[in-house]
Amino acid sequence: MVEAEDLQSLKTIALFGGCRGPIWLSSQSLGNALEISPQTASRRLIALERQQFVIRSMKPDGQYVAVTREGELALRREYADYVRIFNPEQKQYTLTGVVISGLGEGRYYMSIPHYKEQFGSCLGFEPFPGTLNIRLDAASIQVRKHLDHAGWTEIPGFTADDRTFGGAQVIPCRIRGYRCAIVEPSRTHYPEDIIEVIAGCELRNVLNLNDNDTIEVEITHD
Amino acid sequence: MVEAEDLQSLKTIALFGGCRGPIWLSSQSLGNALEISPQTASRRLIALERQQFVIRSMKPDGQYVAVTREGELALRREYADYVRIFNPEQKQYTLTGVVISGLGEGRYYMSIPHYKEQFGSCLGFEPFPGTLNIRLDAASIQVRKHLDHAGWTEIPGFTADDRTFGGAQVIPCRIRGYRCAIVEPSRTHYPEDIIEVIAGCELRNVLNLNDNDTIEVEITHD
DNA sequence: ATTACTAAAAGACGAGTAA
DNA sequence: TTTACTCGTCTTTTAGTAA
Repeated sequence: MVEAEDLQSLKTIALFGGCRGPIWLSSQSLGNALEISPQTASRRLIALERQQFVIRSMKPDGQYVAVTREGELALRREYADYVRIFNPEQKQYTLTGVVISGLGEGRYYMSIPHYKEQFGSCLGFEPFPGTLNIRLDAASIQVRKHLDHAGWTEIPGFTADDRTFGGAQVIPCRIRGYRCAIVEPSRTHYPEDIIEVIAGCELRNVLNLNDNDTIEVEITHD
Repeated sequence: MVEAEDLQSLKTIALFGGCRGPIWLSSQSLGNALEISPQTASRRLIALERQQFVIRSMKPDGQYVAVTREGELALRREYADYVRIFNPEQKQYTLTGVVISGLGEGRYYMSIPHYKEQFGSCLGFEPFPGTLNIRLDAASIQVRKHLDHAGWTEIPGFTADDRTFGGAQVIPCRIRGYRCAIVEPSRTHYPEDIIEVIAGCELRNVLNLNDNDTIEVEITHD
């Protein structure tokens, strides 16, 4: 849980454009925006940096501050809450893209028993050992951002055989009526135009899909 | 400015459904959700009530809490901030509705010099003394809620001739390319399916509009 | 102008308690 | 069980200061 004050500060930095790149921000300017003293603003910035929500580069005449990926995630979680408050309507998002070949990574991960169990228990089907990779079109990349992290289930990482396996997040979806789910690693950066879909069967076979076929992925968000 | 903790508490209550009606909420349950002690949760609730963000009715076995209009506005302001962060104004909203006859109130207000000046200075055109009233269709009522209060400009109220004139808020828009603006009173409750549009000319004449004509209002949010 | 420390003042926290 | 008070403790704030 992120502290309320930290979130407030982070949001203000984001409003100043901190998500798009480093911005000049003095303790005083932040203090003015938040109606707090520059001393407190300074401390808030230090706290945010300690939690890795922002990175700072100090200059003699001030500092440049940028919101990190971590910080943006925290803000998106908050945003998702507000979306849930004000848009209780079952919004159905549709992502469109073309089937592409993956690097076989998905197959590897889905063959690990621990992941298989975890995904199975939270999705209600035993995942086929392999993923369908889809390259989203430009509009769908935007839509996907709106998915935020509402409805995503977190699968924690684990250690086995002297190797650490990172966490992942998953959200249920449907392709041509088939129940499946979008999976992505939690921590590492992932290209925003690619999604990986798992299902209880081999979608390529069942739906007769080939590379470059256009398909729609429906997220009912329920 | 709403305190960060108060906003956090208010948001949690809203997530529990507090915007849709009174919900049962003990200090303990709120405390659990916020990871604070029941004592502090109790104090938070008292603070929210004092600021009129919630109303409470005490029962022997707990209390029923509902978010007030005031509280919902505070949350919508916050929501609007997040929208601004993550949807950098590419979004163009379109409201659809039919032209209706107003009660002549708009004409009255737009004839008052003070309003005329205020609107003129923040919109960039001298408003024609009269408003075009539009009844929104069901979908547009929802879209309109999404406008929240981002991009609205506040026109403060004033007193003249022993009469107080309330504040208003205004957001620029376009109808068939013509620059205009949606106006509504700030404080008083206003029907959610009606909007009043002002422009630099008489839209009814210029666009040859009659009652029950369907028109589109575009908000570019810029 | 900055940042960020120290130290005193202010305020928030939660245990205990009464109703 | 509740709510909400008091009270001791601890945290946070801001003024003052140094760099």
